[in-house]
Amino acid sequence: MDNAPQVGEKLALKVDEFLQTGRIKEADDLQHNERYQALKSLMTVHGIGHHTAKELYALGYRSAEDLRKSGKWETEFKYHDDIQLPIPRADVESIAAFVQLQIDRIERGAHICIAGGYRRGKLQSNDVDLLITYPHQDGKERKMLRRLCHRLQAKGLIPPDGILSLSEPATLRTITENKKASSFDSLDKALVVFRHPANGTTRKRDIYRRVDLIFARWPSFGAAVLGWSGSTQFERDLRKHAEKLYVQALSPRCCHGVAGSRR
DNA sequence: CGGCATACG
DNA sequence: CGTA
DNA sequence: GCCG
Repeated sequence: MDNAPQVGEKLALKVDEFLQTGRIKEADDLQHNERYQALKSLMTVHGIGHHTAKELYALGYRSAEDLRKSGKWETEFKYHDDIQLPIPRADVESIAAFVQLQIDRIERGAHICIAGGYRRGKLQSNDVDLLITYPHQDGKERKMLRRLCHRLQAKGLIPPDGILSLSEPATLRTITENKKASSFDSLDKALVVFRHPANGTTRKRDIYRRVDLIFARWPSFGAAVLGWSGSTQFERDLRKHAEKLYVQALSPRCCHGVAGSRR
């Protein structure tokens, strides 16, 4: 029997191994690898990716704790421990409700979709991805991101240093400012630290959570939800597939009758 | 043997 | 380069 | 590592 697409000889052997033993030794070995564990720990710090992690490892750092002890990266550790805590689904929903309430106080009628790992069914999430739109009211989402962030800060739901990044309102930018005129991200997004208030019973204290706030125009909302729900690999596959269809559509035999074409 | 997803700060 |  |  032929291998499935993308599965060559080497991967087929791994599949066999898994079916035989229920494990994959190379993967297990990696999990126990000292350097791998160190890099993984270092990368839990916001702002440290694989590149910086490797540099820090070369300098002798073996964990996020090593970095904390060094005294540098002080701001990054302010919320670090809280942010590592997995978020139960009920808490994700609670956070979404808090945000919904505050949006309503600015401009009613918004619809929120909880995307990310939550939407993929994960029982616990690393962060909360909230896709927000105004159904059938294209344009009403404009300028909402900054207003929401400012309001959440004023209410103490985002600490003063809790806005990690805030994209320019995509809807207000012109395509000439972008390298690629035809494809630019139409989403306004803010990556924030959210202070999730304790409810007195299940949570004893306020916990800081990573929340992504993304506003989309209504016409793009479906695509936005899809884009923020997929795993990294799914997004790659989706885009690779789209590119393939696009190139194929441009081929001479296929592109007759397309608007703008001449024959 | 080149390319591997893409956009933004 | 890091983040999503 | 896999594809074209």
